[in-house]
Amino acid sequence: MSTIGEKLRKLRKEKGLSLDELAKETQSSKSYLWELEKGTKNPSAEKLSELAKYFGVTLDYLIKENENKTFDTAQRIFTRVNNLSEDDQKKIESIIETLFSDKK
Amino acid sequence: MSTIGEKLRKLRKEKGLSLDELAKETQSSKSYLWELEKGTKNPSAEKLSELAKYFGVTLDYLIKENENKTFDTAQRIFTRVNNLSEDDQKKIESIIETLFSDKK
DNA sequence: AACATTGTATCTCAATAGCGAACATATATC
DNA sequence: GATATATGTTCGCTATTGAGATACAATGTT
Repeated sequence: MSTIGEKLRKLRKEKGLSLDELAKETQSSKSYLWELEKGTKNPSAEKLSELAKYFGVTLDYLIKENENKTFDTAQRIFTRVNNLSEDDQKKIESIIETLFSDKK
Repeated sequence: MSTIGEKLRKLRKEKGLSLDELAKETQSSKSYLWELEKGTKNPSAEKLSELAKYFGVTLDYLIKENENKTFDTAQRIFTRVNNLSEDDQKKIESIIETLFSDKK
């Protein structure tokens, strides 16, 4: 049970960043980031996307208010794969099938 | 090469809905949905999330303005990987990093 | 104790998100 | 083919986003 703000704060703390530092990294302002963490603002998909990208998490993970799923390996892979070309994605898919065809 | 707006329109058409109907389903107004499809507005994460949820797609899929990748591959990979052991997942992750470390 | 860094809080302000309602066009029904 | 009716398009309005400035409280550093 964690909000967007709580997740953002957690992610920021994990990286050991101050609000100022994160602001510079994500083209946001410190005051705005603080308000996001406090939960008093309703971010645009674009702004939230910049943060998600910077932290290496999915937008869907950030936006889900209820489940406090830890960001696991599968999700990191998803984010990573999702940034690759369709061709590269298909390569990965076939590698996975080759390697783990027995586990299904 | 499709924008958020193009994706939204495609999804709506696939469901055979009018702007009015979709507006009711997703707590938006039809004029606003129209503007989203036209690409002249910058939706909040919340509004876009309602649409993604209704259409059964991920927010990340909608927000990526990139190439014409269907996203299906990444989704399939995620589902597949998610069913593997943590150890296997980590193996895949490191394979991906090794293969595609040059790609951003 | 003085200083630097960070977090908390509030205010101003331009830009625009999101809505309602009017207007336009397509499609159906007679 | 005239006229309803559903659907699409445009526009003005208000509330809110998000940046920037500023102030002050904690907290640490020297």
